[in-house]
Amino acid sequence: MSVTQEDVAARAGVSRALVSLVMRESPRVSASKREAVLRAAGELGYTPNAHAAQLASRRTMTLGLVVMEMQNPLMSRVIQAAEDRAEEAGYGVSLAVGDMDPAVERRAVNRLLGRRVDGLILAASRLPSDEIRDLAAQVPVLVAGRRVNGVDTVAVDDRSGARLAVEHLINLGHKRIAHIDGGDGPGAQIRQRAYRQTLEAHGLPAQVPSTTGGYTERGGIAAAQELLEGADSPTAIFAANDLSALGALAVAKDMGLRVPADLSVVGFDNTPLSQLQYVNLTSVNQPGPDIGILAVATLVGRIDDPEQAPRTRLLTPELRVRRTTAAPSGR
Amino acid sequence: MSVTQEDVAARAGVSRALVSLVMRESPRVSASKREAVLRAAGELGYTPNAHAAQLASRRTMTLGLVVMEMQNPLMSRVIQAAEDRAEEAGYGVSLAVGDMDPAVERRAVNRLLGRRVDGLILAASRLPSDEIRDLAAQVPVLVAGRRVNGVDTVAVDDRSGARLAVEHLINLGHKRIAHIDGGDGPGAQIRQRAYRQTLEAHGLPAQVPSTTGGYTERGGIAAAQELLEGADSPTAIFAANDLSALGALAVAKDMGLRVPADLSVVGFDNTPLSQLQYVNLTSVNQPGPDIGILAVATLVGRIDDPEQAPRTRLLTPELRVRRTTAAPSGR
DNA sequence: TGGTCGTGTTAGCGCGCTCTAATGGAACCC
DNA sequence: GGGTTCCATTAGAGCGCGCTAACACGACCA
Repeated sequence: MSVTQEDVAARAGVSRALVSLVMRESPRVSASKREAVLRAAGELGYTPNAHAAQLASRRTMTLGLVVMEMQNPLMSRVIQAAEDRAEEAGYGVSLAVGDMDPAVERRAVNRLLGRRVDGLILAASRLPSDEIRDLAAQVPVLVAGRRVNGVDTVAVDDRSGARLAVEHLINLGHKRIAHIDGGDGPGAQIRQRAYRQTLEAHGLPAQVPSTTGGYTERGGIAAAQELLEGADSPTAIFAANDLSALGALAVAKDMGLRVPADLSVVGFDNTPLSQLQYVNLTSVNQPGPDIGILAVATLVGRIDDPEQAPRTRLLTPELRVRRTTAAPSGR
Repeated sequence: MSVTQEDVAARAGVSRALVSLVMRESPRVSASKREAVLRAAGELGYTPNAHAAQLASRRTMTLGLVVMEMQNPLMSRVIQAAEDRAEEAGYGVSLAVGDMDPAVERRAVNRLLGRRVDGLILAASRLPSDEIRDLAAQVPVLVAGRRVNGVDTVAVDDRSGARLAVEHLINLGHKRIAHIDGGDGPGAQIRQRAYRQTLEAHGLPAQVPSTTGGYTERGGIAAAQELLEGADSPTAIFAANDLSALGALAVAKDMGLRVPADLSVVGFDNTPLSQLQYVNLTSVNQPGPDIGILAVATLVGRIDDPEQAPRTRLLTPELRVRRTTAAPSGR
């Protein structure tokens, strides 16, 4: 059925070991033999068996990447960048989806361990920190989008991102700035805390609806309704992410509020969504590609030198000002 | 380093073969021994080596899924559904990204072949048909979103989808219905042809701008500008996909046209984008989950019985009417 | 001519597992 | 009690490959 190195060797008239050397691009094979082997391999349609290779070499040259969902456009940019960077380093990437559920994530991780990946990237993991540390004892692990002590980490500085957003609104002259909370989503608590601290530092009141945005459009709508239908409604909203910001935009549109004249809105993540002309949402940029690149680079570094001390790398976000923010009209 | 069945067997006081039986959930193992083995495995932190298993069994119980991009929300729904369905059937899914480029796709396929996947799903593949047929001779292959003779295929009936969209606009009373073309994107030509035929059947004129939408927002903007800035501009636009429809919405918004009062817009794919409250775009639904489910089911069927004749399955799309379409105001 | 070196090639072990065939008992029957 | 059946358990071969150590052979030097 399957063509093996044995078959290729027979056809090329050499030993099996030589075929193995050619496949691994060893420099100490004569040009003539190399060519003969490659021709034979081509004629037979030989495809190296990666499983046999792993078994013999104990390496797979692949990294496992566990993400919570692929729908998330930020995540897909991380994935893309990680794959590109991994390929440069000679690694492949094995993707697994955690589906926001620790049990599913655990299964995904186990599948990857079964495949003996050389390293593991956990992006926005929902697993308990202890479990992640245990895992890191078995295999090189990198956590992205979250901080876990004792394990390599790459994350965005949510605190300074939130501060950027709020200060932008303050500088425009807004006094009543509300926040749509992200619930227990990754980074949501930090974003809310930074929002409160920044307002406090400027002597302004915080306003957070009881309804949580939960990083969803539906949540954003509910929260925005609570905010905008009350008296003394805010002139600006800082949403914990773009999706809930879009919920706020939808509510404003339905209520006949003009954006940005009557209401300013800032999102978080700078997803492709916010970049659509039709949306044009001011948003805090999550440098997705940078996260992916740095994650792979750091993990490969650990694979090469497992003894080094754990590193934490924080990326600084930037604000992308678009057309949903402006100075408040005198209401 | 790595814990093996040998180690587990030693600790549990049984033979290695019995450990193997327990791991494969064989029914003919006594409850007591099973428990002893599982306990020993747990204590040692044993993780089965999938590579060794493949080598010995010659099966991987995984399907390879090659997609062109993950950004595409339709694709991610296909992926999600495929994974779920595969899991039900006892298979895992190995994902690879083709990046719209045949060379990249070819490498992705070869990686999957190296991993000896039991079957291959090519979604929106860019490979030549001949090459796909060659591939199908080596391994069970299913093509999604495109038709290839002699190979199992799952696709959406673009023709009837486009007809649905256009007839919806005609029934609302529109006479000047334009189309934003999808260029060489998958299904774009069929959609445009069906658009023309449907209008013709109703004795109405077709109007397609020279600027192609190319399935992008930018393209949709350019095409819509060409359409709406001219005299005798359309009262309705049928865009080849949601993204270019959003481009049209952006132009309408900038020009101060009210949607749907002044302009109706229909998209294609029913992506999450169109479902946002803020967008609320009437769109033709691509049953992404159904595609994924049917693809896996058909492929598993072929794996189980490789001799069966190739099947082609066409899925019928439906129109999701939202708030971007209405009867034309008497302009 | 004999020895040393370097280069290209090969023999063969073992990676961790599955699976077939064989083994050892317990249970049962006459 | 000897034979038969049946079942849980085990021995052992082999999956395709990487890699170490050994090998052949010509070039080179003394």
